[in-house]
Amino acid sequence: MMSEKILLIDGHSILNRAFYGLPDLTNSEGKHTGAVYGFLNILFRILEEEKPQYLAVAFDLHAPTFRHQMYEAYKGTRKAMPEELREQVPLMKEVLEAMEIPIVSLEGYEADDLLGTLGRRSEQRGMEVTILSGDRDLLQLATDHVLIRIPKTTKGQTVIENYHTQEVIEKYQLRPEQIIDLKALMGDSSDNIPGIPGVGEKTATKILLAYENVENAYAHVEEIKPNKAKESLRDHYDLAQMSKALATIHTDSPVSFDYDQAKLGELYTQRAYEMFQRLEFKNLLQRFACEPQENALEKNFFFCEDLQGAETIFEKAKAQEVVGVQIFAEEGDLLGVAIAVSREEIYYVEVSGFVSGEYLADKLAQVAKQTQIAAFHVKVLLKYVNVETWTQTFGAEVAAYLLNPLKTAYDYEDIGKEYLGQIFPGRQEVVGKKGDKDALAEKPEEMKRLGCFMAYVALAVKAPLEEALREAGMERIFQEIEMPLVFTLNSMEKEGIQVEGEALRVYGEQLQVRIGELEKQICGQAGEDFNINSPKQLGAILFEKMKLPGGKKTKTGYSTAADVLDKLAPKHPIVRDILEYRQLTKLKSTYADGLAGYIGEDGRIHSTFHQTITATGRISSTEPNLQNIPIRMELGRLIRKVFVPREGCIFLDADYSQIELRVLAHMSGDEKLIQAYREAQDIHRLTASQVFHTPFEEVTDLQRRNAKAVNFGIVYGISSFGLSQDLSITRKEAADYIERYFSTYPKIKGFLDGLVKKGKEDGYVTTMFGRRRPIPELKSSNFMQRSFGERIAMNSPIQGTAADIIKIAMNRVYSRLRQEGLRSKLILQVHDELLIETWEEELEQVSEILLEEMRQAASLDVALEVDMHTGKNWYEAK
DNA sequence: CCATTCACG
DNA sequence: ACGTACGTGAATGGT
Repeated sequence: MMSEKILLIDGHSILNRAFYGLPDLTNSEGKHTGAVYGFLNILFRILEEEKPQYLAVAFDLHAPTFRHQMYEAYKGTRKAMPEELREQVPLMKEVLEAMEIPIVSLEGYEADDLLGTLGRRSEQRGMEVTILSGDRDLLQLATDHVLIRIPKTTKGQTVIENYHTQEVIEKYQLRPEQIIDLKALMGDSSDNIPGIPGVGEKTATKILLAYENVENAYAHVEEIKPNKAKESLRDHYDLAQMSKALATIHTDSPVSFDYDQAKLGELYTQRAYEMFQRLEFKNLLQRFACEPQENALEKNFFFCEDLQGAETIFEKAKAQEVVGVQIFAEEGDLLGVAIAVSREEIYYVEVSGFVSGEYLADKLAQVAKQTQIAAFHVKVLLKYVNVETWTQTFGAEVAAYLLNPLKTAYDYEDIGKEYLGQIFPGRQEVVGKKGDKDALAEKPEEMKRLGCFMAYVALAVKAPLEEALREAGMERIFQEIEMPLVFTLNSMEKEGIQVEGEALRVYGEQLQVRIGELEKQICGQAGEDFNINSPKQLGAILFEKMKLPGGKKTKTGYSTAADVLDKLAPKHPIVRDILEYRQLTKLKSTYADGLAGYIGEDGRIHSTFHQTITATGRISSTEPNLQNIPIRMELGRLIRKVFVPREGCIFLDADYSQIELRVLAHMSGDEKLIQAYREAQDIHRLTASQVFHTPFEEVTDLQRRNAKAVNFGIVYGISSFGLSQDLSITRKEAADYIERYFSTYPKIKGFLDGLVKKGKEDGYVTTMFGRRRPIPELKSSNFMQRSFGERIAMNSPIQGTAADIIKIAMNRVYSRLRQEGLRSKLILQVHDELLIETWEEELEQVSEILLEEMRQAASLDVALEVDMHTGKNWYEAK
């Protein structure tokens, strides 16, 4: 008969591993659950692999152990646990209890000792033992019948290392019990076990290979090489002995253990089911027999790999009004397509034989001519499938973003759960972080199934999302702004912008010359070489070694941010050099070197524009970010010269003049500010003249600068503290400016207060076009959080309305360029600026279109003024 | 993986 | 009294 098996788990260690190795989760009550979830996932996985008859989990208690009495500093082992993890410990125990899994703890002993003891006892009873822990200390327990399993997470994949005696020897060249001696010599910082100085893993292993253990090594201490180790062991033998005692796991702890209780029973109890529901462990719920199985839907999944079948499927699709689609693709190649023809018929067509990627793309394009395609990521779909117009698509991700722009991701399973009330398998859980190609190669069946789920949800979620948009009054913003924008952005990404790589390289080299000089100068003045890029090291040099004034400012130490250094500049010439060094290294790493890495084979940079990232409705840009190319400093601004139009083209650049302030004027309805805009060519000067009761011509530069700062402050959600910081004035003076501003433009204050009030009542604020921004911070009992919420309430409608306006302009410009048969292309948007690569012969017509569509994108009580320039590079076009 | 810093609107 | 201006993304260092 096969011997029985027991699984022993190191509770804290596995919980820790799950906490740090996996993204944290919170359920809708805000409870942190990620570590518990990770623990359970590992538990179920091991149970399936090992099929043990017995199971127990060991936990440390808070009480001090014999190790504490032995060694004063032995306390770091339970070092500061983050609150998010700490609160999951009792939760974990509760879950284990609900699953009727025994928890073993014993005052005065660590979990290690209990695992060692139970492991040895079980082995003596003739059992096979598996110990699961994240802690390599446990390796000392390995025998031919005691298996130590250590899970490791790399890139979201959990791989488990297995150690019987033999594997320990292979990995460490040492027998399991020698692991204790290894720790005694080299120490273990994570367990606060001191090692002997100057001996690391390499030396320790060498010593043990020669002398077996610490005691014997000491007996032959004079023979030990290298010299350093010899002396160290001679001088610190007592330390090594103590460390050995600390590292030794007890296998004879007086712990009582009832094997009958540990017998693996029905884990899936009613109580466990209720807990999993409360914790929202959707994937785990499916392990319970009582849970309705998703197979109900899966029986409608059909996998197809032949041409005949594919033809039929696409014909069926064409007969529908709308189908759900999910593609799998990578680097321009379509690998497979899932199509939900209806909720009862979901197909996955894979590339194989006569069914090529091109075929699928072509068929989908034909479908899109008559059938609307609902998909999660429409812009990605457009990279592979030519869809003529936005009316033929429904973007679930974009819809979900409008309904709640605060989420960090819009995964199909989350949207499915939220709008269908059903649980779907998450991609991350099924295949991890792999790309489509790898995932399909490694887990084809799971991926096909996943594709079908995604296509199904894309289709099924359309009606509830549309209903929610209607209720929220965001139907039009979805139909008329966001969905067309998907196509506009796709075109911009596809087009890209030409960048002169060689010029960029030369620019970088010039920077490097000066950076080298500055490095020398800075380290010379500091009197030692150090890493200037390290705020920690820099802080130590400036504020400790050189004793420059400046207190702590950040959580971690001294602040060395530019505004701090600016104030320090007069005190010592090194500060100037550091500031210059910072500026130049930034330009070199982020822009010169950074951008060069993105130049494609076509000589162009194709950034990605994100439509579902910002809380306010703005677009963002990544890989690379083309919305933060330097302009404020001349040296940085020069980078723009490497952005050039293609042969035969010229850049046409237009930006809105103070669009946010104009939006404020309009939305507040303040006649005085509106009037100011109707008259003014210099709004900041006019504001200064009105706020400070000074004739327009006599406004001083200082007054103008202050007025400009107040204008900015208003848009950001004014506070006297913020303004005082910005202008380096007292709070009182700042408060005075603000008050003068509000009495000059009386309706502004009422408008801003109204926004805050509305935000508090409704839980969200809206733009002119109905875009919403929820503000949960307004409900906070924390003053700082709540104040933040109030500023958001004042800023978001303004920033968001400006974002709406330029989006409208972009769509109109894009569609007019196409309609009028022009070859010129919109290629960049930078929040209030549009850049068009214009064919020279089209310049006049395109200029007119750009100007007209930007100005008329919205009709406000103040004009939308646009500045427009041309140039043979981006530098000149501004 | 988080904090810091800095580039833009 | 509390202690920040609003919205982003990339590079770097260090735990």
